[in-house]
Amino acid sequence: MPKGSPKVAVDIVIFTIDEGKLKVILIRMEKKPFTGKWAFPGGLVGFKESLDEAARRDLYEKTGVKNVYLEQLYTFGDVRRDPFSRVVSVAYVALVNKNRIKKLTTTAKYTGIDWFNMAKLPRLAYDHNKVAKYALERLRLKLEYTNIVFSLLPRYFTLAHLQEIYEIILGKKLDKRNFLKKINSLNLLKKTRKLEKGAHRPARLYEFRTRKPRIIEIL
Amino acid sequence: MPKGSPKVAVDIVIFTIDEGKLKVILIRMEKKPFTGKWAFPGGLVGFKESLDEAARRDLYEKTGVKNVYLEQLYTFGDVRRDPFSRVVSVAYVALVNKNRIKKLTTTAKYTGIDWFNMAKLPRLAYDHNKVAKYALERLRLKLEYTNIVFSLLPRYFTLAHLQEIYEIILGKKLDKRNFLKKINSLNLLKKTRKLEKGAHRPARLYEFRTRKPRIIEIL
DNA sequence: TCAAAAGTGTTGCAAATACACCCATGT
DNA sequence: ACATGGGTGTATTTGCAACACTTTTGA
Repeated sequence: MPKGSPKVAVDIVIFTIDEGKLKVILIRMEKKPFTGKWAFPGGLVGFKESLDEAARRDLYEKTGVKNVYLEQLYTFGDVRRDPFSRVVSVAYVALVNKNRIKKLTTTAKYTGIDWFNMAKLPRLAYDHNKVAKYALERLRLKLEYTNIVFSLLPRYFTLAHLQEIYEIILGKKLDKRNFLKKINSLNLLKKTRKLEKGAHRPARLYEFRTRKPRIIEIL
Repeated sequence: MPKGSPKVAVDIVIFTIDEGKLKVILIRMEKKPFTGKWAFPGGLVGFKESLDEAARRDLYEKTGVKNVYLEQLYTFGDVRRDPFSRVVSVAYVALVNKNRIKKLTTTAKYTGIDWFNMAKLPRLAYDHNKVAKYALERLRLKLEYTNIVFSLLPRYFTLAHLQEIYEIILGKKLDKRNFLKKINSLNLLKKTRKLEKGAHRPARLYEFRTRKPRIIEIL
């Protein structure tokens, strides 16, 4: 029977694309029994803030960015997930463009904060490896039927760049022509007149028609 | 900044099919300002029970059934969703076969409990109309790519009955032949030798190969 | 002129849809 | 015999996957 109430926290899986990898932010824990272990950033939810607000606040504190794509993932509530106190954690997924983040900062309770390659995560504190798994699954699914990928891109980008992000996240190669066909059929992009100069033939730059999250109509 | 912690509750949207309608259980609230208003059943999460356990416990208290399909839906955490105290609510969806439920019981705090037609819900307490919307969306989606419909059916059933449930939930008519083709291709059902006697040509009874939830392979 | 990435269409296959008649039974 | 729901197959369309060569530029 209920007695006392669990605490409520948020944890955020902050994805970005960097150096051709899908990366996430982790913080290093100080307190036992997770000393030295890494975990997703997060913290307790304040009495006067909604879950979304708590997540945005924490995201801002750690990365200094606002106006980020943020979505609730799942709520983890096993009794022993935190060995010290009963904490129910509402996990969020955020997508940010790496360029927008100047510096990662953390609070005194933690001894480090850094980007990690999602494909090679260490063993994390709490149940955060499970959180990671859910988050990646969700990201992959949503990539297919929403336009959220815009959050990971600068304003102007080439088709190759866009495709590369899909390939990194989905973990497989895509066919250039089929990819273009799909993207075109969704009507998300606007051709610009700009070109990206490089060592070789210049690539046309595109931008999103709109940079608000939306579900892509399936018909 | 955080001060104090929100309480944690679960709310359960308990779906069933009855009289050709999709129905849910609602309870009538006594305390102000929701006196007389209906809401989904639920309650605070105990210190020593997981979220899933809390949901199952409440489901059992209200309906007397165990071993029910139950799935976490979404966590609602707006500051003012409960005007009296700060409560974060983890919503669940449950699917039950109406026949398994003998009697609905509620605690002293509430003045009623009953089944309501999902298509004609009254204005509910809290943010429960939003919960209802999410739940229906989820149910419709999951129906398409899982076998969870078994939870709503008795052990033996006819194809017409199965199709009817899909039609009720999806809110549209399906083609009998195409429906059969789809169901067959998923290989979920076993023909039995039983027949359902009725006023006319007897219908063959089917059963599920397995009554455990599973994702239907898309390929 | 060569190297490197950009850009561009067609074909085949599989899955989804549309569609209508005969069958078995109880009355 | 007839009324009622049960049971069954084909043709078309549509979306997805496979596949290779030409173009443009900088060095």
